[in-house]
Amino acid sequence: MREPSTPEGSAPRPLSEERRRAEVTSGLPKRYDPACFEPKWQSFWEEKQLFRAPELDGAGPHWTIVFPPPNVTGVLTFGHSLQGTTEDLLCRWQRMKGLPTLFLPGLDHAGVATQMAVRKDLEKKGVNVGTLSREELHARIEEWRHEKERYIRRQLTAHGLSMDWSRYVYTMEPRYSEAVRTAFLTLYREGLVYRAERMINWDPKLRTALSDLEVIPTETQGKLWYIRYPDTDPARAARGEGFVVATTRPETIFGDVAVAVNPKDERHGPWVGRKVLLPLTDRGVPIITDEAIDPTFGTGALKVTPSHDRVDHEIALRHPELPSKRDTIDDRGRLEGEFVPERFRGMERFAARKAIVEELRGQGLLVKEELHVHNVGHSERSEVPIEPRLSTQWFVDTSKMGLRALESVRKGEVRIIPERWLKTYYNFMENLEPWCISRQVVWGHEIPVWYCDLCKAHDAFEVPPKACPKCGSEALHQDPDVLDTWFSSWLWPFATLGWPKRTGDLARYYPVSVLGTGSDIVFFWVARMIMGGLQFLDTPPFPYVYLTGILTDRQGRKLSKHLGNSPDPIEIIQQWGADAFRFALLFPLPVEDGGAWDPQKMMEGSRNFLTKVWNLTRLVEPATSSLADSSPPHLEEAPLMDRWIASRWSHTAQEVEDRLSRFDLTGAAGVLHQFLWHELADWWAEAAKERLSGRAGKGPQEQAARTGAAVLERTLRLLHPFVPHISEELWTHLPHTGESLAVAAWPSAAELPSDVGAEATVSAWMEIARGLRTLKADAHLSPSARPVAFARPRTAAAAALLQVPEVAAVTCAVAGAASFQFLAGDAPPEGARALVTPSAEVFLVPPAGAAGSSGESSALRKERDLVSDLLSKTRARLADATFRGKAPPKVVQEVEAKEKELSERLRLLEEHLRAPETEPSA
RNA sequence: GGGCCGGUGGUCUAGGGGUGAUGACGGCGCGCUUACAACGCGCAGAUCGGCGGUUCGAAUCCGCCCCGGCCCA
Repeated sequence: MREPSTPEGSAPRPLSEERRRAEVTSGLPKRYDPACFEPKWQSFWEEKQLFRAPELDGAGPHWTIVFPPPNVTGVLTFGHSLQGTTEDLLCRWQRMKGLPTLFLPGLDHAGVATQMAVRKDLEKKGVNVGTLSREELHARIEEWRHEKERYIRRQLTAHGLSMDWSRYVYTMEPRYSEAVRTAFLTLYREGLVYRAERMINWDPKLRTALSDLEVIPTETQGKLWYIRYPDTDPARAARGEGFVVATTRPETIFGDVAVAVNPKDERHGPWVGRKVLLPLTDRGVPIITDEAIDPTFGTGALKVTPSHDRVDHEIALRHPELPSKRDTIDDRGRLEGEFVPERFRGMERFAARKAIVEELRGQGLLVKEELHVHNVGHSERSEVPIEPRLSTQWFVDTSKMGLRALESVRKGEVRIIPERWLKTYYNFMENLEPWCISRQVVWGHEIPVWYCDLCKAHDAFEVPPKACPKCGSEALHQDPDVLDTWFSSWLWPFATLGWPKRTGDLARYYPVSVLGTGSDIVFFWVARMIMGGLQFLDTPPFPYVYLTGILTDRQGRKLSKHLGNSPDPIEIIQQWGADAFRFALLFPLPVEDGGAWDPQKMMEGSRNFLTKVWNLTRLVEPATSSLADSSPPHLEEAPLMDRWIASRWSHTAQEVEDRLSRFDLTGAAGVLHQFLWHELADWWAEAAKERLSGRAGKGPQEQAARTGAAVLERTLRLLHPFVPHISEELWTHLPHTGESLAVAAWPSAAELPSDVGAEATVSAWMEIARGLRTLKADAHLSPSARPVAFARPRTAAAAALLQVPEVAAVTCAVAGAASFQFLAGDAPPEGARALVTPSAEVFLVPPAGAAGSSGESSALRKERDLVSDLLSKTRARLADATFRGKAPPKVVQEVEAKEKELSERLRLLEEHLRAPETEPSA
């Protein structure tokens, strides 16, 4: 295991000269230690520029993935690791298949979030942020950016991601800003970007507008206050008459313009049309009706506050007689304005809430107060409760673009994987709201709009105008706001390739081949990119969206920097190696709680697998040193096991290819894991060991070496996209051609022959070998005991084994027996324990006097009970006339064959149970 | 309020009409057998959330219910 080294995360450590020499002379080190070669290969790939996408002109075959740009706010999390790994896998796979491949890295300036982070950082350092000018703040953010950028790049490299750093893009660099400006201007000229006063989400702490997506509904324990709005008639009011309204936000009361009830609500019928007094004021408000009112909530009456609630605003718009605006809360969240009584002005909203409730209580207007849990929108950035507010902002009209993006997915031009996200996508796109894109912060792309101070006209410009085109005045000022970060992100698939310029890269590498990202940003990013690609290039930006899961911690919370529950990937990589980390991400291993990430458990599993790969290579490698390449031997004449493993490899290669094509990355990893460990290592290697060692002679050794090299070298090629470093390292120790596995050819299943006969024969043999192992354990023999073994074939495949010369030796090796022989019709030897498998009867004679070798064969008895049970079930089925009548003939035949096999097997089992060999032998 | 997803051995998971339910981890037993104890071999452990239906046949399809989780209001 690697020592966790420098806390900051070490840069790739060069291999010591001593170690390098040692490796060359003595083959592979005994221990799998990723620290010894991962950094070496990362530098090698970088030096040779193997991941630099070729510069090609014109459209043509290509494979492009743009990495979802991490935010410059901090360092990468496991979520980025997962994305990077899946995308790198796809890129390495396609690169090996020979496509011009571009894996493009980048960085997002992340507007509001970054400004927040830098502010916090500066405050911690004692800088008075308030005194900094816009330019000074920009400079500070740039410093921050450079620092984070360097670390993020190191993190990505440490994963072994095959990115083309020569094409790195940062969203605030000039050419990207130009793309943002162009997008804004284009939409502005088409009237798709407009300025309007709307109800928006206001963050009173950051004092900026936010889009709907940046508002996080949070379940909050609040209260519901029942407030009596007194009758306008003072006499009645004095008697306590009035109309009771329930509200969660009493502090907005001064902004009320009406009280609304549902028109169908009979309880309130008599009140409709009358006026009540607004508490704590001398103003009256009418009681109106509106369909939107839920009669079951509170008293069934809602106070209408058009400036501070979305629903209320809409109600007010439906009732033209009411004012649709009455601001009583300012941009800092304080009560202000002519409608607020003097004594409350300047109060912060929650303090005001308290004060108002107290005063209502004092005046006897507070009828009751109950606890109430509800969802309150909180700012994703500052986490304070959002204040809905009427404000003039810039919006994107998404109605037409949204429809087009919806159609594109409906038509299958863009496929979403896994498909279940389709419905979520549809649901969202069918209910699109205008997208608020202006932010009242300083960090971000400036809005290219200028206002004339003289004639008040405004317009958008490509370059800053000298004078107002309308009145000629030179007194102009630019819009002080900046654009929502996502307004630059949605251009990512093409702005990174040079758009709006018509670059060679844009022609060649657009559209992106597959967009991989976490399912949490389907709406933020994916939906908008589809809109953007269609709007600006008339082409969907990608044919596939591959959504990865979201990693969670033990409490089921999303891993994030923010919660501090996401370890730095570099720490994991230092401890376990990049390959083990990558494999763990792709091959979900058991964990404690639901979907939770337990590093120890997951990493151990994948590290153990890689150790297996390592040691298997150590077994095969020595015998292969004289081979010039990994071309397969003449397999037609090869030993059974060699033909079998070649055939299994071929199926594995096909399966991996199929699964990768379907984006079943986990499945592909599983298939490789299964093949390498449980076929190649457990069976082939165990059987071929003797030959590989040379003890069986030169010819057999070379044969085994050729097969081993051919299969293992090709398996490493299949493995490379998953675990690039170890595969590259081991590959160089085996016969191979080419300088790097990263650019070696992806193998096709046809490279090794499939052999149905060999597979059937080996399956039968495996049953025999397993049966002998079971018998050996059943007889309480120690693994080092060497009993004598026999088998009597029951099937053609098992009988074919009689013809295989090496089968006896191989069976002995695998089952740990002294000798192995087939019995034709002969009686089983005296004192033998027996078991009946579907393919053969197997017998084991314990060595004389072996400890614990006596005793009943519980295995035989258990097998008998099981088979007898199955047989009666099978017979019951066959006895059922409806089954025979209605089931397809093929199924009936299968069941009949099964009945035959089971009854024969049962007969044999019982025969052996009666036989004397199960008696304690002397 | 609307929408989506899931519930399979102790844990995590595969399988999405054909009857011995996959695998891994953990557990138990035996072993350091010259690739690998970061390992090998064997064993135990699940009426596939509940109820009802369709079918010759249901973990798999349909309906209702219960329990988790996610998203949008």
